[in-house]
Amino acid sequence: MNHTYKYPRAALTVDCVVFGFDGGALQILLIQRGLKPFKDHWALPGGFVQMNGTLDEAARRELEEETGLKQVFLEQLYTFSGVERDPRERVISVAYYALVKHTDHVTTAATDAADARWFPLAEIPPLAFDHATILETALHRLRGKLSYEPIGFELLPAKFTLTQLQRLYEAVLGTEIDKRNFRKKVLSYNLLLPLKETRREGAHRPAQLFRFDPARYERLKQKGFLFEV
Amino acid sequence: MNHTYKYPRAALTVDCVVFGFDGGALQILLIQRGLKPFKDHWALPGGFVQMNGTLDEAARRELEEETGLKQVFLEQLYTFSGVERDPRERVISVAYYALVKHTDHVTTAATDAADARWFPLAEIPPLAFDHATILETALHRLRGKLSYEPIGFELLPAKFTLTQLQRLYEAVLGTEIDKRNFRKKVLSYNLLLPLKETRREGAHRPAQLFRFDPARYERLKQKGFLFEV
DNA sequence: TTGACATCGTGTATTTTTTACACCATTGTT
DNA sequence: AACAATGGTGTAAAAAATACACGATGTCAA
Repeated sequence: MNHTYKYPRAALTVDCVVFGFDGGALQILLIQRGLKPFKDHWALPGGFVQMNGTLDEAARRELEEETGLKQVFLEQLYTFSGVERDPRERVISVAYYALVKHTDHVTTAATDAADARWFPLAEIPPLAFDHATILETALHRLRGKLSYEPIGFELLPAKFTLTQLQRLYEAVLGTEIDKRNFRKKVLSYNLLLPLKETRREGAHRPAQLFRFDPARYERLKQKGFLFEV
Repeated sequence: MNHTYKYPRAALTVDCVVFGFDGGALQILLIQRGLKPFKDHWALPGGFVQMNGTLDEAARRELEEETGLKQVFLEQLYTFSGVERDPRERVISVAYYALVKHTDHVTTAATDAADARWFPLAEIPPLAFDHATILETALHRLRGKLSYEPIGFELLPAKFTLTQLQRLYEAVLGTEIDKRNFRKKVLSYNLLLPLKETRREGAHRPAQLFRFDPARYERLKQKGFLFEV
């Protein structure tokens, strides 16, 4: 059952840069390719787009098929159209980036994602196609976005400590942040609700747990509020 | 000469949101459609993508064909993939936005752009397809970007006064800005070179002309400099 | 039980940045 | 010569960002 058009058409793919955070370093989820081209190379999860549904839906579908991840933060990044980016034929790729609570993936790894693996940012292997460029673009976007929208919480468990949050910012932005100033600032927005729980871990004082209040953020955003760190 | 594929493929278009500035209001360049669907409606310049070349090249080509504009600031915006966005068939559109020195267009209007017209932002007519959404997205991007990258100069003549620049910021951002604070700030970056010319116009003191120094900006950008207004 | 250890949690003084604000200067016109 | 219209400039007050150190609270081992 073939499909015929008057003019040639490029094939369309979606590719996803999936970010995770293990408490220390920013991580990227990669898939080892089983097929040519770039067989056995690591690559971003993604694949050819079916014609039904939007690209967002296609990206979510691919992500679930290849990594088992569902219900993640997902946002379109950029559309890559270099003529030689796929050796087979003309392929245009709409790239997305996703933010994942690191714990979410381990549990679902049993599904179909046997060949999926997290890589710390500093240890990314050579990637298939132009995926290194896509990753770089995504990283740039994440760094920019983290500074003025509260998306960092997407990378943390629902309950987290301020130190965890600070480590995340430090890992993504690649800077050191002063503890007292950081806490003063993020608490000043009143977007973090202190819980009645603490996180006990190791031989030291337990840390207060917080959760992010997305509803309150939406209300503030309407009024032109900016979350800046 | 038809083209046949194993799986169905969406058609690809590029659409351009072209911004201009007439000294008072932000303007958008629209094309009146000569063909169905949406015949006689106003629409963003754009069209179907040939398979040779990148999307950036396709956008530039369409822009020149439909409006006569060449060598403009052009940047990819977002890829729109709503299932019903084109009534004929499945069409995915990669949108771009362009910043144009308003004077550039008038001169070239004689080419092929008889049915192209500038509309002030406040007087945009109903648009074909989902072009209203695309325009809104572009506007949002322009507002964001103007505040932290010096792209406003793309909308002004090469030589401009500080008042012109301020009017531009006010028009795009929709705010009033204090004259002295604005000048202090933009001059503090040393990115505006005062010329030995003034702009004489009307019965009042002539204004100093400046030009933007893109080379210096590139150097500063390397060092992590941020242009904020 | 007590002391060592490791992280948690907090406040203030200084510097920098942002904001608010008003008048003289220069040109063309009458 | 006076007027009309926009150009160009500085300072004081408020707000935000930065730098910085130590007691608190838990676990664990001796």
